[in-house]
Amino acid sequence: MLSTFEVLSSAVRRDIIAQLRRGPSSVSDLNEALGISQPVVSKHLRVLRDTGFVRVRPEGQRRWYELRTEPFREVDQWLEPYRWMWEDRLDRLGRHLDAQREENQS
Amino acid sequence: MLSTFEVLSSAVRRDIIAQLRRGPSSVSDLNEALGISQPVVSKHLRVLRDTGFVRVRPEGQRRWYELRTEPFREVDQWLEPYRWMWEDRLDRLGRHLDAQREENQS
DNA sequence: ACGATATATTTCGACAAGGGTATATTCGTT
DNA sequence: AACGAATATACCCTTGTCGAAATATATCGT
Repeated sequence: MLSTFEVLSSAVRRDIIAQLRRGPSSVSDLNEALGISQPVVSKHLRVLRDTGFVRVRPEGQRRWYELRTEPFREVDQWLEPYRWMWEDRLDRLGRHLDAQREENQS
Repeated sequence: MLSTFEVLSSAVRRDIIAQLRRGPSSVSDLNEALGISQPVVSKHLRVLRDTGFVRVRPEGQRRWYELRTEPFREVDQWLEPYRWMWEDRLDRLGRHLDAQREENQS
């Protein structure tokens, strides 16, 4: 099972994700919109599904894939302790210093 | 040259980055703090340097590595068009719908 | 200049990811 | 039941990454 960042390390998968931002798509939709062969699309969607990036809703012979939010939240949370470095908000800096203190105590 | 997400896909590199969050470190610092062999540390730092995650400041025989902000901003910007999905702020949703309209026009 | 310490690079082998092609499965239609 | 469309999986091959070990480079102290 790949980690969240491993999933995002593939440009093809990021393209699929970006396309799904426009709304749910079937495999053939993605195949045509992105010019990626059907088996490759299916394989990547399998990875995206296993890692929680998408969920699938079968409707007849079509399978509609749509984005889920958890992995994005995860990236956002990972980013959190680094934000003080470039966001010049005083409260961020303050919270960072507090967190620093906590870490150094343990 | 690896892309930003490819760099972050390595758990070892994320560990190095997290350690550098505490402040600048030398190779041997990272070697001891993380239990990673010296050549491996150097090699990952090379990658992190080539991709803008860190910069190096030589001081005698030591080389101090410290974080740079650009790649983090990049991740933050990549995340931006997905934020409306889980952040329930009305302005985010509004801006998202505006952006949607723009995209569909082109 | 020499030895020691700190860091960088090279080489190698193991391993896994990615895509192409072929094939299997599933479901609707007739 | 048979066929066709949509999707999933299996297999193969190529390629790139990772870490280990060995070696090279740089800088300081003497």
